[in-house]
Amino acid sequence: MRIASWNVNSLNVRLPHLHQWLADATPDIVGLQETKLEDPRFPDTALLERGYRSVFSGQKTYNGVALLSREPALDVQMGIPGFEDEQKRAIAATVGDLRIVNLYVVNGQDVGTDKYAYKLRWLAAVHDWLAAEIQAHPRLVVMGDFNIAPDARDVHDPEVWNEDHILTSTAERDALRRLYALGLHDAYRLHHEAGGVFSWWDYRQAGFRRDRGLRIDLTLVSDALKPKCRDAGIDREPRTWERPSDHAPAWVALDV
DNA sequence: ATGGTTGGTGTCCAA
Repeated sequence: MRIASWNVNSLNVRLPHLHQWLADATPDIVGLQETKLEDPRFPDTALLERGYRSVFSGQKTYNGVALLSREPALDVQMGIPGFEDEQKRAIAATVGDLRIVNLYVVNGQDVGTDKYAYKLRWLAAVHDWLAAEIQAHPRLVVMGDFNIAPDARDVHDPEVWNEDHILTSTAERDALRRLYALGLHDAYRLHHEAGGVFSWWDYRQAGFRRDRGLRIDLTLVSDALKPKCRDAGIDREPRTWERPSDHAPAWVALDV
């Protein structure tokens, strides 16, 4: 079973990329972020023709998340239960005997801004949700664009991306560690120790060509799934294609 | 640090 997370930065623009990548990588479950599509415009028919069912929660212009799966997605949850949020950033479903949560974590703009405060509130709500979710569903996968680089190995320049910088600040990394404390593990780090492997590169300043990136697209697996996690990685190839998303797909392989 | 690039049904905002 292969599960992947990809921030497509407009599914309208990136649908050909998604089709190509599904054909190349043949994942079983995919979480998408930044679809930027209202639900009536979601390309569920085209995806079904390629063997993927979809559930989605979108809006115009910003945000939007979806789950694609070969098997049916059941008990679908849109948004964080009990957390009022106009922004469509979370969707969860049960596929087979796995509970899958797909998140588009708030970017936060800059440390100290209103958006940063919203990011920390949002992450606190996610924590409480996942605490309940892992009790109800011990076989839990939490994937998404976390907009947090876990540690210094996950940034191209730790002097710039430091404890006071957005995406790497102490409060953001503490929020991620609180998720780990629920019994969730960064699947990539179960298999790879080295730094310098990234999932996002800024469009500006030739960020990808210079490999000036961050690893902010993560998949967390629960204690129960940890022994079944075989490998994880990031597929850089779609980032080399014409008119790419600024993110690459991050995948995990599970022996389930 | 700053500026720079991309997407959106836009002409500034978000990333």
